[in-house]
Amino acid sequence: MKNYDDLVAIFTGIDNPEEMEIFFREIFTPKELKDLTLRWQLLKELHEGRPQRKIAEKYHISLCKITRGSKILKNEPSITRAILDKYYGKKSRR
Amino acid sequence: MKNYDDLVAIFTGIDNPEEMEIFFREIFTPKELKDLTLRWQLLKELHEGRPQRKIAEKYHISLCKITRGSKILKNEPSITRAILDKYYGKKSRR
DNA sequence: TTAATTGTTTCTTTAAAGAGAAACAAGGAG
DNA sequence: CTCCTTGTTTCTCTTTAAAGAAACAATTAA
Repeated sequence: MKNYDDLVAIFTGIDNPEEMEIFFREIFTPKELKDLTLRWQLLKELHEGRPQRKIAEKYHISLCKITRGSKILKNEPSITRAILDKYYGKKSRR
Repeated sequence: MKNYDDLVAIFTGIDNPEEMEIFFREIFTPKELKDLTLRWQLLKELHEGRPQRKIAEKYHISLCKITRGSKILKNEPSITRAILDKYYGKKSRR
């Protein structure tokens, strides 16, 4: 789809963090940004090997939401896992 | 916030469209991707000067959703408007 | 200045997302 | 093997978001 491809290209083309940050606040709703940052936090903790139930009670969210995240990391290949490895250190798979 | 800044940095750091596309599908829900592409379409049409009511009936969405979009383009400075100008041609302001 | 068009905001109703609880599955430790 | 921890899925119920309609404001053209 054209719009989707355009968006991907636009995000790819922005190489300045300040610009990206403004674009984030313009193009995403406050709720989406909140969801997205929480999701990233979950992915980080899953990546570190923390049990899903611990994460669920820590953030008061339901387990089913976390299972979704864990599937991302099990994708083969998972770009997200590669990024987590790169930014926060490689972790052993489980 | 650290997670948010990290995310901005990560999106900024990806310079390959294929990688970005995979990351999109991993990190966003299907609904968010659908919402995002529709939002981009609306912004494009607003940018072209199409009346909000025309857009609303075309996509069967409510006007309040569009007004939000129009505010983005009225921001000063608006990164989104700059991007639309760059990608789809500069339009006169209204 | 008046009428028509367009933009913005608010309200109510409908639809969808998420929490909470619980059941079931899978793996590991004793 | 049995128990315990953890992961996954399903269900119901509550909360939240979006549509639809309508009112009001702003702008433009005659």
